[in-house]
Amino acid sequence: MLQPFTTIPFSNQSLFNPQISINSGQMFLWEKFDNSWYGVYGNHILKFSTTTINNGDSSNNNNNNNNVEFFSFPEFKEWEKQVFRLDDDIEKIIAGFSNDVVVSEAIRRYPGLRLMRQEPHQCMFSFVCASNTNILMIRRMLKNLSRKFGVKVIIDGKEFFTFPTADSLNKANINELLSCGIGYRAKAIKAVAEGIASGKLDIKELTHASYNDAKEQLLKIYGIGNKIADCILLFSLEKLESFPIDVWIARALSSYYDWVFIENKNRQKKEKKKIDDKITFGQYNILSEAIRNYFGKYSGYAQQYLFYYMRQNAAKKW
DNA sequence: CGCCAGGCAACGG
DNA sequence: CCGTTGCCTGGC
Repeated sequence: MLQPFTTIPFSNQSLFNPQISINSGQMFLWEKFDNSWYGVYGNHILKFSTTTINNGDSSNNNNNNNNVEFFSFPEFKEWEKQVFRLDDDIEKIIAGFSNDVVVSEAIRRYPGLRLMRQEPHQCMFSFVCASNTNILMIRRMLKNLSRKFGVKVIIDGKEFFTFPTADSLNKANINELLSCGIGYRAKAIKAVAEGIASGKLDIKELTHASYNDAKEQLLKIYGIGNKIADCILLFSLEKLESFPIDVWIARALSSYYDWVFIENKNRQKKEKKKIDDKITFGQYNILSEAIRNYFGKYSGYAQQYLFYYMRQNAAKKW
């Protein structure tokens, strides 16, 4: 049985709201049952539950304190610090965005949203599945892969699967991969698995490397382009300055940060690109550098708030 | 049926 | 450099 390792009061919700953080869209293998969330982190199953503690005064329903308890299997002590990046100085980071009205509004609307750290190999495989599809499909692909190549774990009577190891995916045959509904992404899964096996994708090296150096290595892998590389860098390789630009963020830039299109070179963006125009590799690099210069070393946090803001505004359901 | 969804690689100007 | 095209898959 899972034992709680940590219980924290939910009163500092404005700086840390686990549920809204999970809901940010990057956490593909998290599910909610009743008041508990369960998530796959490599070979660990993580869980947190919100509980209401009644102070005894039953006449006053408002006189309750909410707590959140964290569990894990196998034991992963204080995983919440690792996964929710609780060691980041969130107040300082937020303060750094105080001059930006859009991000400030997102922070005001969605207090407690945290950038989440993902298990690096899982993160790589997850995002190479993310090309030209939607979140529901990504979830399905990853669940299928886990069901086929992971290890079954029963927790609270519910069935979970650990995330496949790089080795198991490296050894998988192509038809097994295709049976998971990943389509042409199978080739990219293979390329990442081989990269890990060969040492070309070494987590320690990539984590230690600079943003530019690590990105250069990632871009060599078939199936990893600008956007996917930036996601991997931000969510699992400690590159907080990474600012992944997907179609949602591109819309945000087009709507609120128009100047990034102009700032550069002799880019006569008079007729600013239509909102849904795809961004070329070169344009991505230019936009990326301009916006990272603007938001600074915690650009990834700004991206996270912007992404959530755009998706909420669009009332996307995932 | 066609179109779309959190990109990418391959190829021709 | 840029723009275009095809791509697995499932939902609408």
